[in-house]
Amino acid sequence: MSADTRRPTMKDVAALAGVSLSTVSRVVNGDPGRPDLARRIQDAIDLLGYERDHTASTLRRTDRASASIGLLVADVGNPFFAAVARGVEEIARERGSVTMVASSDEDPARERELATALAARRVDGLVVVPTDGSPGPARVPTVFVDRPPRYADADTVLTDNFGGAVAAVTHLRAHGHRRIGFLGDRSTLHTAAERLRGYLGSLPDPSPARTDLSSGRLDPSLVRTDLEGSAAAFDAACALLRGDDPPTALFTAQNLITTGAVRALRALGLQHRVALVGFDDLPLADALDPGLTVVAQQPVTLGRAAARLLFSRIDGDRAEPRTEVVPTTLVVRGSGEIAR
Amino acid sequence: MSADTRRPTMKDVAALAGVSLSTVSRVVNGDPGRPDLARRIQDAIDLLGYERDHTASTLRRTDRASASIGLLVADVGNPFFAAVARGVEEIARERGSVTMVASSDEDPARERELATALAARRVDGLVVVPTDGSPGPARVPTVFVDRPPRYADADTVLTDNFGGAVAAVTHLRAHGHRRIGFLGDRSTLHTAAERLRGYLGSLPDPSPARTDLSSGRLDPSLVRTDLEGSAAAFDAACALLRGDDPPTALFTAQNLITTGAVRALRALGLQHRVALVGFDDLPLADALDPGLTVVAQQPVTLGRAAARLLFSRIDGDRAEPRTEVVPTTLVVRGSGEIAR
DNA sequence: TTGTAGGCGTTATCAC
DNA sequence: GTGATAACGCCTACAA
Repeated sequence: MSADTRRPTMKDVAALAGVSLSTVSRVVNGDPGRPDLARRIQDAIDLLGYERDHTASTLRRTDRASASIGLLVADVGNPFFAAVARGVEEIARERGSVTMVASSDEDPARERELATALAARRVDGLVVVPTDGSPGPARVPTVFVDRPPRYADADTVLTDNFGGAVAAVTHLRAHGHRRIGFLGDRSTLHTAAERLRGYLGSLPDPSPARTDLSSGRLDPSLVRTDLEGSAAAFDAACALLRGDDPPTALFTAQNLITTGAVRALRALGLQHRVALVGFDDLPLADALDPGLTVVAQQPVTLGRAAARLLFSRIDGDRAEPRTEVVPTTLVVRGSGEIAR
Repeated sequence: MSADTRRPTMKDVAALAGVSLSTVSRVVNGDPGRPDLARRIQDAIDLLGYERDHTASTLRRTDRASASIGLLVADVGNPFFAAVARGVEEIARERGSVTMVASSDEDPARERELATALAARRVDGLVVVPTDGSPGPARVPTVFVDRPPRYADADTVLTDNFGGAVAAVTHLRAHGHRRIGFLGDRSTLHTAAERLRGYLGSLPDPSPARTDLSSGRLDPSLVRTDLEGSAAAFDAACALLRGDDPPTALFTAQNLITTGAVRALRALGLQHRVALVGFDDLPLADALDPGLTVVAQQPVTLGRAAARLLFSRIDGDRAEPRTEVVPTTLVVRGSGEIAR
């Protein structure tokens, strides 16, 4: 009979307080009960350092709520998704829920596997940044964030990618630019596609970039897509700027691509001659010379909205799936205001 | 008798396969058993879409392992901690564990509360970035990361803050600097204190900043601590650089402080005259003019090491608590190589 | 109001 | 090998 440091259970508390198990359960769950008993029970709890086993409680309880949710992002290490995670966690904590975070690394197989692992832990719901080949939602309430799911009509919270791109290009046009280059990442990504759409939609009808639009082709001297990472963006930007009749302004549609373009402009000594507006904000953007004008997203807001929507579903909201759109903000710092 | 979409249980599988509950359990847990039965059970599982309830399994199993760990950081939204989280999650996933992430916001009360919440979910262990007033470890295996715990001899994984600071100052001294300013954050933070110690230790004995060292006071025209945020750092840097006999170089001991100093140097037009080395790397650091020389940390490595240590404890490692130190790297980009 | 008993979904210990 | 049975820690009718 070892005096092992077993965690105390309700049974231990009941024994010490000289009451029955169910009385302890009720008191622990907020039922006042007889004051003297409640007091004895509380004393026993303090003495033993008892803490309720939340998992066992979930198993038996009628609502079966685990007070935990899952968050599936491409990569928590990415500052953008980290900010989304922060927003989700904030709302979850308000609700007394904890958040299990997992990174899919944009791999659909891993995404499915992780969703299953989270479901097996009986999370009450899931917030998901879907990968390209995302499967349908699991058997648990799911809200998609940052990108819409591919094959399902489901709750979704998105950034206004189209509107942000329009704002960026309109801003550049207002400063006299007519030849505006576009650099974007994987065009299969919803975000990238929307930003390109916004760019194209903001150009005047007889624009070179739009010439072949009806034929599905884009002017490669102005538009470059499917750039993966900042090195690729650097090369593409250099090529664009060194070409014949180069653009007088650039719209870079993603984080790392903006970084690559900034480096390219500096490498060519053009940072004060060619205008630049990037999508998504960066630390130090204001310390550059010139300061970097960006269309800022609100990732924390994105996460909060997704979590709120999820909890409303968990609470039983049975309305039609809905999509919320979070606006962007144009942050003017210099690079976007270079006139033609 | 509603045909509700209840989750199928082992009982359902057993009934459909025409075997007993225990046989299903054994097969699900990898016992081969009789091939024909195993096959029938697998078919039933597929047909019903059965998935084992991991929480119930944990409750009953002898080792009581939940295959989940908790991660308690100051703020997941902070890119540094996000990278730590990524490292932790990576190792956890290798082990089939999920990671519950929570942000303490540097509040000891919240830290305690969250640790309790995670323990109540029966995590197998905890990785913690302790706040100032961190309590002792909970009743679950705990590894501290980034900062040591205050009142306990426990497993810890730290960045080589002292060594990194020494490297930074030595680098500046090698470029001829003798009056090197120090800007740091909350001195109650272990990281900040260590970096200051490294700075002071790298100065020659009769250095102005060390003059009053024995008396515990530091030359305020060279050393500024307890700066919270980049705005405060901006002000402090301006004050230092505008003073009599200003420093010819700066060592900024933290992320946001570096940002503030970069802005200050630019505001004063001194970015090409005063050298600067920052602690911790920043995106776009290479796109600045001059490029920003930094002592880079390895947050992902930090997280991985902490998680590995934790799992070795979970696996029963009973050796003395140990401390691991992760080295830094000096990344040379220009700002630190400005000669006096 | 309190105690008793049954069960949530699973695993472990037995007989068989 | 398989199957009945008793737990794991807790909640919740129901009876007292």
